[in-house]
Amino acid sequence: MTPARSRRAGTHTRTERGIPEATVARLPVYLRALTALSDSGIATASSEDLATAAGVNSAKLRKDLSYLGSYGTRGVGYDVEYLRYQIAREIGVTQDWAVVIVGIGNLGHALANYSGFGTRGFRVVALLDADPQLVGEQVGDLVVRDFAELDEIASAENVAIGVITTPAGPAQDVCDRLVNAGVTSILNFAPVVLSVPDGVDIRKVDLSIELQILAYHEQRKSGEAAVAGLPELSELTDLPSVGGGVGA
Amino acid sequence: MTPARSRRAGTHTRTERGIPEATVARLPVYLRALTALSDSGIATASSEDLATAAGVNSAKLRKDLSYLGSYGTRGVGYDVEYLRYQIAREIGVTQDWAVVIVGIGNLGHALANYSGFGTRGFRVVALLDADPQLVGEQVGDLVVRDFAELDEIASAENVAIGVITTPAGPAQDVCDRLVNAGVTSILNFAPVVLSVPDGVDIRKVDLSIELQILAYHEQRKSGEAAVAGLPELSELTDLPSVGGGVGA
DNA sequence: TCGATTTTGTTCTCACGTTCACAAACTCCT
DNA sequence: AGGAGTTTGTGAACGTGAGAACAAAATCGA
Repeated sequence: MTPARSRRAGTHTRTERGIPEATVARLPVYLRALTALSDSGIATASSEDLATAAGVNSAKLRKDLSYLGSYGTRGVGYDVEYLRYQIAREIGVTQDWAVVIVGIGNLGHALANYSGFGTRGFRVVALLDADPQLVGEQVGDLVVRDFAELDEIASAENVAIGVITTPAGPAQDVCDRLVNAGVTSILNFAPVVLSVPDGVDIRKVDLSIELQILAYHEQRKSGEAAVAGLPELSELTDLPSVGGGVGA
Repeated sequence: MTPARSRRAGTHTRTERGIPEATVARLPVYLRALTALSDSGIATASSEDLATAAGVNSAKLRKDLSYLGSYGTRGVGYDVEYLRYQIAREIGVTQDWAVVIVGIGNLGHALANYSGFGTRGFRVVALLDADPQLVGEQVGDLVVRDFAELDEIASAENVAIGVITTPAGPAQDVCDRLVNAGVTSILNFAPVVLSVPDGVDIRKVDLSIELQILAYHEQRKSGEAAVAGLPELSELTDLPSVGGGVGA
């Protein structure tokens, strides 16, 4: 009896195709944990084992997995290989996704050399930059190509995912052109808020924001002593002189 | 953190010094938006303007700001400079935070050269690596130093924040040593779940996970046609043969 | 076969986060 | 001065997520 098929017999609105976003964000973590267990030669794991490996609590893990189906065995646990495949399939990494990276500066170089891509369902098909000085440079086993070639590359390789590693300035323009070329998922490393049409997913990775969040908590750990004695507002303490107009 | 705190006060508990985590994560975005407005010479902005610039809706922005205090003027809006300072102070970026980067590979190089550090309250005081071949290399205006020097650097420079850009393997060990050296906030780029003692904050940036989240949504956009016809489970369709033991 | 044991899948409850909607507070114009 | 127009700050409703707890389902031993 393959448990993978019949999902229709739910008791209460199984929400056939609706996995909570918070759960989706954790599935890759579970996938990684399962891969690690598999590499260690472990064939079966309980929700407790998995949860520990993934850094969550077991109740949450079980609930997350229950959205995918009933892949465990009560009294036993989860078969590592089987569950790994199911999660990989649900996420979509059993197929290969073509990825382009735009902006081959320091970060673009680093990502281009990142080995984690190929091994997990993603294939970098092009490195693009608008700077003629960079075009032609060999990075890893790819050559940097001109950003103007985006359209042909995108349609030839069926590129769905684009990574933006340009500075903030050109990011929105790059984004627009990616969308125009048919890219419908964007991972943005540039420190700007990009706007995209409906149907395009965007995720943001921002070093500066992460550090500031840490700083906030760090400041509170440093005790309120320092915080209490920081009144050096200079001219800013004055009430705002309302005057200037507001741009759109 | 401290699990037993008196949370059972009033109906809604003002929580004098407790800004919701979701709000904290957005404050840096507002800060950036305000800086952009300021650079454009705009002196006053409404919640609507700010919300647009930050990519959120205005009600959320107003509620977020209300946790900091009452810094706006009804009928007018917010004074850009004034609010910018208040948010910067609340986050803690009016002071300088010393940062060490551990693991000077591709990504470490990229971060070391990232200009966004200095401009926003963070100062990279050391680049560390355990590889003797890297030690001594000049990166930006710093020289890579031996990871063994961590303790003296940390105490000399009062380092509170560490960035881990090593491979997955050594990451936990590096993390332990950072904590041991007095670092209480860690930004982890290595693809592993790090465990830290109470009182240490950790945030994770994971390219692979972000891509997988995008892939999940991409797969669903591609229509269920492709999904319906993917039954190539090979040997995995067999019921799991329960047998192997489970490691801790 | 039957009971003891293990572990999943799910229900229930509470906390957190988002959005709506509106009174309060301010400016501007007559 | 007073009314019209703006925009903030916040109370209330709603939705999502987390965790505790437990019934259901499986294995194992006698």
